Order: sequence, then C-alpha cells, then structure tokens
Amino acid sequence: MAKMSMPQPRVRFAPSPTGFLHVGGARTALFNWLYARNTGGIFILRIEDTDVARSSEEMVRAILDGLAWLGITHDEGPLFQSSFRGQHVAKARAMEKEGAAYRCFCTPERLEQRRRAAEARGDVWRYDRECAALPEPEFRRRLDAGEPSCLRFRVPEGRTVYDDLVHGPTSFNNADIEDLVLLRTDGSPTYNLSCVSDDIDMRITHVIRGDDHISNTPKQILLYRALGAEPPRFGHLPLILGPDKKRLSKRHGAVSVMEYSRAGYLPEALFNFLALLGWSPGNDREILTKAEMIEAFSFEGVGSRGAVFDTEKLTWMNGEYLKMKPATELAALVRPSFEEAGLWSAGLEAQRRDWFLKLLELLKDRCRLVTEFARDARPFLTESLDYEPVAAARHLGSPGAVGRLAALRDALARVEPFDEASCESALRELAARLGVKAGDLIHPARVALTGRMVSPGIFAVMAIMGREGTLARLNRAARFIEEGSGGTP
RNA sequence: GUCCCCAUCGUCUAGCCUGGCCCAGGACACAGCCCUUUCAAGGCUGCAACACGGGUUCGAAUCCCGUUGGGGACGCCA
Repeated sequence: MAKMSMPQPRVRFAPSPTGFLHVGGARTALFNWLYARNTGGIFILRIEDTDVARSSEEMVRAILDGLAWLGITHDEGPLFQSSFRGQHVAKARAMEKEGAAYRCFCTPERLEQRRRAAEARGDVWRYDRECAALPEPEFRRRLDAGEPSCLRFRVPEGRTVYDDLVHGPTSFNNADIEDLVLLRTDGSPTYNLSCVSDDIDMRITHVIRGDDHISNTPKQILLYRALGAEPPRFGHLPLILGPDKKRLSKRHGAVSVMEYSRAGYLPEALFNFLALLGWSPGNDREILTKAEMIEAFSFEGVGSRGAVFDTEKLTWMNGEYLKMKPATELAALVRPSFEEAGLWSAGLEAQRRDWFLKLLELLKDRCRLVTEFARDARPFLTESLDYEPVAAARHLGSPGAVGRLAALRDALARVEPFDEASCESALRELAARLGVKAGDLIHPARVALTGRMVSPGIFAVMAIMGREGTLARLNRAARFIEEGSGGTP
C-alpha cells in the first residue's frame, strides 16, 4: 500500500489530558489511525501534558482506555510532551539567537490595558511590537536590571500559504498574525512551540487534527521555517456539531467515549459511525469493517463541512452490529448490565449457558443497545414479574380472561414435546374449540408470561420458559386477576 | 469586530475536481402498506434538498464573482 518512493508517513494524535476522551478527539485519532494503516505509516500517541494544573494522570488513563476500547492502537508512545521541555526551550533560544524571536518586557497587565483601550476605539487588538525593536542600550539595561520578560516570535512579512489535505489551498496574511509568545515569563514553552518542536523531533509527516487548529497552522509553519525544518502536510477535519450546529460539547449530552460504552454502545459501532462522520468511502456503503475502512480511506473522501452528531443513527448502527454478534459474545457483553439489574447468576455461565445463549438469540433482533437485553430478559429470569398496568388492564382485566388462561394452562400441561411448534398447535386448537380468536389467548398469555404487551413470539417465549416456567406464570397471573378484583391494580 | 473555514433532503452523505448520464442517488428519522400473535426485524412505497443573486456556457448542483447564513480562531490554555 505504501508508495515506495514516499517516506513512511508518521502521524500523531496529541490530546491534552485535561478531560476524558471525547468523541471529537476520538474521531481525530481515528482518522490519523486510518491514514496510518492505509499507508503503512506509523501512528504515534503523544500526551500534551504541559498544562500541569489542568492535566492529570487519571485523564491520561481515561484517554488510553478510550482509545483501547475503540481499538485504535498506537505504534509509538505514549510520549509525554512534558519530558521534551528541554528541546522546546533550546529551539526557542536558537530562534532568539538568530533574531527570529525577541524578548518582550510587556507585562500581562499592561497588555490587557492596551487591549481594552484598542477595543474601546473599535480596533482589533494585536500585540503592537513595542519590544520588537528596543534600542540596544535600553534592552541591556532592562535585562541587566532583571526585569522579567517573555520571548516572542517575530512574525515575518508576507503571506503564509499551505495546501490543506481536506480544504485545499489556504492562505493567511502574516500581518493578521500576532507575534506569539514562545516562552512565558517563567520560561515555560507555549503550545505552538512545543507542538512544532515535538512534531519536528518525531519526524511527523502529516498533521491531522480538528478544524479548530486552522488558525494555528500559519503560525506553526512560520516556526518550522524559522527552525529550518520542512513543514509537514496539514489536514484539518471538520468539527463534530451538536444538533444546534455548534461545536459538540458537554451541554449537548454524552461526549465522552466511555459514556457510550456504559450506555450500551459497541466500540465497533461507534468506530464505524465516527468514521462516516465527515468521511465517505464514495459509494453507498455504511456498515464497513475496519479492514474495509482502512482499505477505502483517503482524504479525497473527507468532507469539509461540520457534521451533526446524530445519536439516532448511531443507535441504529449499533443495532446492526448487535444483530451480527454471536450469542456467545453477547453473553459476555451483557453481563455488567445484568449484574446491575440483579439478573445475573453464576448458572448462566455454567449449567444454564445453552439456555441463556438461546434466550439472547431470541432477544437480539429487538435490541439496539447492549443495555436493553437486561430489560427484555427480566421476565425470563424471574417468575415474580410485575405486570405493566396498561398491559394488565387491557388483557388480564377482561371478563373471560381467567377462564381462558386456565384452559390454556390445562392444554399446555399436556403438550408433548414442549416446544415452539407443539405449543402453537395446542393454543390454536384450544382457540378453535373455545370459538375464540387465537389472539384472545395469545394476548393475555403474553402479559401473563412477560408482564408486558411486547415480547418475542409467544410460542418461542413458552418454549424457552419451559413447561414448568410457563405454567407457573400462568397460574400466577390467574391468582393476580382473582385477587385484583377490587379494581385495576 | 478581525482573520479563516463552510454551504445538496430534518440529520449523515453520493454527485462537484474532469459541466450534459441528476426534474439529484443512498442511509437514519418520519408516514403508509405487506408479513404477522405484540413489538422489533425484513420487504415495498412515500415525504423530503442543490441557501440566494449575478455571470461563464448550447447546457451548471457541478466553474467564477457577490450576498446571505452558519461555524471556528483570535490567551504568557492546549
């Protein structure tokens, strides 16, 4: 796949550990990964942990977990940006030495003051370069006096142009770019410096990141040049939007990848969905395996407009993936939510395993989330089920219900073998004998057996509950009707 | 405000580069029908879009300009 003449692509995902892995970050990682895998390149994970106050080890863990869950594997790293501080500072000093950067004595307070003044006049504020051309004697004096200073990059004149992998040719007038701070007054490197320094040292060939970084790109390109390095290719992915078309954020609901895991989404479904958010393989295929996505991936297919995150469609896709899952895998996936619902027992993995797998198979088509299995399985795992009020009122409350249920019980008691087909013919024969519609037996039976008006096919339900379970539930329903004569429960 | 990005059904998108095959295709959602013991699933059908205005051209969703609208960035955060 890799073009022989091209150097091996090296891409990176560089999250800052100030929060959990959110879907936006996950998608950025995913596109980097897809590109690397498609080209035979290297995918590097770099943790941008230089903001000590906001970063935490716990968040690093969370990001790693999120990526692992999605199956986005890195080839190098995780590398921690904080450990490269020496290189960052060294590059800054080199630029200072060559005049590409200069000391600035302006205090943040003073800057703030001037900014406000400019805004009051209706002007756009940009650092006015007061310190860019300080006379040598004054510069020396202030430096020797120990006056604090930061280091600023001297933005050259001209235009900065680059060819974005997704947006195409993009250009900026350098006059619109402020002389950015490289080293803070306390000597610590800032984002743009660290980022460029690391990307150079890690020999990154393609920087694939969110659209929100477009305005950093010309600054970074200028830094590459000042450092005598060849800039990489840049590709800016459109942002993921909320339903209000604004950048997806916490106020839109779940944004953390692991929240989706907890909510019952499959990693392969989220992966597939995220890949298709902003990228299309060009045909009408929507459900693709990772291998197919890797094979089909190209920046040609990456769109340039923001995409609204549609949970409905994600959920649909999750259902598609659920349908493809063999029951044996489902059993493991479903366990946490069963435990939480108090429905789990060791037997489900031992002597009742085959029965349990059959049950899952039966419920599969009706579930779109892993967590929905617990809801649907409840009637099968406990006999002391609650009847939904409307269901009971509609189908257990009618005058002949007790009698029909009793007759059904007696008929089912003699069925041999107690399987789906025999149960069905028994019920239909009974209906004919009683002169009622099959539905008049089926509907009360469904409520009696499951407590609800919605369930898998009733004969399959009977078969899987077994004769004993079925009769017990039928009896229980009859008692319920007799006792509940005081009115609707 | 300044700079940058973007603009096809409600949503994700195909088509746009290389104009005609597009009175615009697929998917989600929605509606209806079929199947049917319910609900799903499945099958079929329907609803629904080229933001607007100018050009260029025999011909524009596709190319150009403008307008409008939306978004992002404007930190000694990353």
